[in-house]
Amino acid sequence: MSFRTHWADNVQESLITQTITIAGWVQRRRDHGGLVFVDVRDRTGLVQVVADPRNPMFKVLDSVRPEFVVSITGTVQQRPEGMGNRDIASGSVEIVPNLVKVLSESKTPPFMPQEAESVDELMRLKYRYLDLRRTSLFHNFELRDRVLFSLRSFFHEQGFLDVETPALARSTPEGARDFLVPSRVQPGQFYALPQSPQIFKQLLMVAGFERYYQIAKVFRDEDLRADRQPEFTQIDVEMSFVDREEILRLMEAMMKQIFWDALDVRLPDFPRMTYKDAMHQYGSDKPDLRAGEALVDLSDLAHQTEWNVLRQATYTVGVRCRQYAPSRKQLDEWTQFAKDLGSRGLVWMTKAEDGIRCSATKWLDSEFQEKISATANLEIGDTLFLVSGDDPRPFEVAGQIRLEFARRENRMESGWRFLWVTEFPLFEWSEEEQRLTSAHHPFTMPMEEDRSLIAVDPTAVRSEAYDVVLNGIELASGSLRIYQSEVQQNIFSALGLSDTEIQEKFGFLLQAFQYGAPPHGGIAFGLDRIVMLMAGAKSLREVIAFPKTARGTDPLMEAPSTVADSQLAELGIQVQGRHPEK
RNA sequence: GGAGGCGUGGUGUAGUCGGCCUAACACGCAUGCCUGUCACGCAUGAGAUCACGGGUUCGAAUCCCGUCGCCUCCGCCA
Repeated sequence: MSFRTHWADNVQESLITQTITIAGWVQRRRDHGGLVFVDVRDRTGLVQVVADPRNPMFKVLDSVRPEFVVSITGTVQQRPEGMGNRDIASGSVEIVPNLVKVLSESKTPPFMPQEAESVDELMRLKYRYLDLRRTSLFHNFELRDRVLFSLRSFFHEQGFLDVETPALARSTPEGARDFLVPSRVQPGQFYALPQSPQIFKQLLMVAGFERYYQIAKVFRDEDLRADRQPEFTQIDVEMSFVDREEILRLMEAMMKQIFWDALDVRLPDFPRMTYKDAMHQYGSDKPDLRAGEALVDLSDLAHQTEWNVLRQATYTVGVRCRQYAPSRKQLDEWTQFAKDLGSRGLVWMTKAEDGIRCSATKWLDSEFQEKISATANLEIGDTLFLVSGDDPRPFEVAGQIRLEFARRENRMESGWRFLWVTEFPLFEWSEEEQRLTSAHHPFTMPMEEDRSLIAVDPTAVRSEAYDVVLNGIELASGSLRIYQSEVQQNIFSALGLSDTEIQEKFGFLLQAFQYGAPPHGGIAFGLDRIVMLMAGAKSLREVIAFPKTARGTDPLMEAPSTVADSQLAELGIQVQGRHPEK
């Protein structure tokens, strides 16, 4: 006799009078003395088993406790009139057992899986296997599986090859902090876990693989967030002999495919926006298009006023809050919100039946207020917030106010608002290091028409880099790569790298490029983030089976941990200032 | 590195402006009763060094200092 002939959710009226076997965990026991009900849960759902004292299995069934593992053979019967349960798929029937096997007993669990949602996250991670018994959490992993299946078939059909690249690689400068792995055979030397398979996939293009993809684990030793784990999964893609349009078109097709396959959602074409427009219209390089209309640039008007604060600021940006009449207290909160973000202040303006009210009446006459109102296209009942300053602060602050307003006032639209952001800057100035750094990475192709600026005005140079944004979250980032060595040289010298440094850090790649590098480009998607958004989850922990805490620990395995001195000795490593116990 | 929130039986919380706390409630657990429940019901019971360390006080879950842990955000994450 097998452990199981049917899944819980498949126990339906069509099986009435048949003898079947189900297996799973005891979710709940309801003991009525003369009648006992047991809900058995498997990964599909619940099914009710019922027995009365005349049933030879009554005593066994009555003895089970939550989370016992059972296999139950019995007859499917219709539930009595009015006794159905609409909340479960098998709710119109139940099983009368003729064999109840307790396969495994369970201690009283620290929490019941179905109540785990309200349990402290630390507890949930420590007993992750109990947490994962929740049907709702399991559904996230089913979704993840459907997405992966869809992805692989898409790539396979499009002629992409799944190629694995090393997890033990070389530490490269730039980018995130590396996780290091000491080498035993080469004492004092270290591998680095890859932040991305970037170099390898470019080498595969030089190798003539043409179309590569990989579902790759990558590692970044930076501080964590709800949407950031130290190790996560990328859908890594690289293609040769393609231009930007072709990459964008294919990758957009891929996203549409997985939404269709995994969620039955038909996505419309993704709108495009340049980085500059994104910053000026939404104050962010990842605009959330659900949060209402764009910011309004009132700089030209602001420069005409006598009021120095506005006149001298490079930019004055407005956030339009439609049909919003904030209280005095709320206005103070908004002012504080803007200040916390680094704005020197916040001007507000509301348009009412009897005219405009404004926090800066002292400095802005009513005629000017009318002008602003007209330019911002205010209607009666609207509120406008104005932020002034020098680029890019006012846009960023206004963008944050726009988002926070939509959140606080429940104005966030629903739906999947995808967006391509293009023409990212090639370089950015690092205040910390006091030098120019690559915004994406040093192999990113500058835009043809901006190449002459590389030496004279590097931060004005735009690149062939692009992001996919969904509902204000960055899902993917990619670029065309440089394949001509003279362009690469220009970039390196703009970054202030000496020939020695270049050879030391990127020599192997540059050498490869001397043997015939095809034009190529690619992109990498954050798979976990995609699944998180598709599942409607608030944290990556909901779509990763064994995630880390915000401090990078795993409470289940208790990783990281100390290791034996002999292990360290083998590696030639001495630990400084080790915590005595832990 | 910085800011905020949280830490009280197995779980979730109340108590936190010092004494009414011999720490309350719900769920869970145990025992008993109950033949149509599905968050079953009823009764009885067990179960807490109030995160840890130090201090103030006649008296600390409660006030002060420090430490640890979890969560969120900023920095950081090409």
